[in-house]
Amino acid sequence: ILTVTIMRKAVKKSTPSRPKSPAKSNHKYEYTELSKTPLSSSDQNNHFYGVIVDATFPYKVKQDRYICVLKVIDPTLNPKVKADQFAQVVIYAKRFEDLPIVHRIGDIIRVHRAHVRIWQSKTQFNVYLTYKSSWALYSADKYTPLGQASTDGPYAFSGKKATHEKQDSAIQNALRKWANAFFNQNNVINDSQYTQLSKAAKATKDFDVVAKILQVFELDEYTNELKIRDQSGEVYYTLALKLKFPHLKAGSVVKIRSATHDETSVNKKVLVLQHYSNIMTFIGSSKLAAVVSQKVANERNSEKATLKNKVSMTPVVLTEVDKKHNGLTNTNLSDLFHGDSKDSTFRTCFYVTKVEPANHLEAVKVYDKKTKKVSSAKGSKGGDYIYQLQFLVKDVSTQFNNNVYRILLYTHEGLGANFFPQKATNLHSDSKAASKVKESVELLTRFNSWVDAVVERRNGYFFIKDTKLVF
DNA sequence: TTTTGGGG
Repeated sequence: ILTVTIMRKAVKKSTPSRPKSPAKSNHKYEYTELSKTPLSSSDQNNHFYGVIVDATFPYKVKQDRYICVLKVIDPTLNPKVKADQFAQVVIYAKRFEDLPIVHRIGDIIRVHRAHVRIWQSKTQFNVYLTYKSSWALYSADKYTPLGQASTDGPYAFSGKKATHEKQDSAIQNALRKWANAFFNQNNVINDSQYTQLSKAAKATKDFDVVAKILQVFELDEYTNELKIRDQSGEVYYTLALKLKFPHLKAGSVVKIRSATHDETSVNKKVLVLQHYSNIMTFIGSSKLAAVVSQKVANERNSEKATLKNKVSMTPVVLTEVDKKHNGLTNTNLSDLFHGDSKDSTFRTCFYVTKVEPANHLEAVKVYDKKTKKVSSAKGSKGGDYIYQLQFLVKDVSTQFNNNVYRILLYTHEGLGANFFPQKATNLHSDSKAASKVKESVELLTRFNSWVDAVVERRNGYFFIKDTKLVF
């Protein structure tokens, strides 16, 4: 490592003193448009900017060799100029962490000192990070894929630092503008480039998918299970490691690069991903993402089928949170109860081990707004009916400790008033309503039943809000 | 003064 650092320093130090030709521009880097890259094999010093339309996850090909393969376009080389046009970028590195992780389609990559050639009748850039090449990723959106406000600089880059000349700002602004207009006016990813989920089971090799994430379920400490659906209407599930794909949220539209149908899964349809598979969101201006997002609604047939069985063999999320909380990431119970966050609103997912009070007829109480007193509805003659229940809950972050965690459904101030399908009423006198509440409580405490909820912290307690049961 | 993979 020390040797590499010294060598890098030596290279950088020598650069400014290199004599410049007065005939050339005073930029250090001359960026070439993708369609104008000189293709003489001797040209091994190409600098370019491109808008990313596809990327593998960085992956290992052999001992000491990792690669990442991208497809890029620009105003001179794109599917609108000519069908199926892009340049391929193959980046080679000795270490996984030297390669770019592309979470989003539409973002911008800058590459210095790439080798270029034609491969399968397309321009191919070879980027050797072990030699002199470098890359930098720039956001084409207001926020980076991980939700931070975008700045002038790159949000990721190879090496110790990324250069920034005056011209970089101008090039990036122009390309950002072009990318947003292009994604807004074109699908960019054509129908022929991905497979409808309804045809996934019949595919003979790996395929790509464009779909909406309906649900992100935390399977364990490391793994999320995504529930996805596309315009064909088919629902699939797939495992996505949290560490690889920290940017995924319910409601997002994604492109999955390289998936296969799982022949071994019988309870539900599952996609299998490989180490090189990637799950990418789209920049906000994307027309394709907007259309898919709007056209694909939630669907719960597989959950309904699971709940009809005596025992749920797979986890079923029983609830839906208001879509205004789509951007709210999950906080596990351990962080919720033991963490030091100063926030007041959280999203959390848990299973219910017990509901208190145990007598479901006492789930609804009478609330006196003036005195703020709560009393049993038994024998009462009207008044304000409210739910007042405590859920004893657990999740994967807390299942091995002995603590009991309580999440409250107290609707006296309106929070959680729509949680149960049954409106709060006197359960002692309304047997129909009582049996509906009993049914809901049984569903909540059933094995493999989960609650995805938004909770608000008040005086150290967590109250459910903006969440409703959908079964 | 580097690479041999790329839909893996």
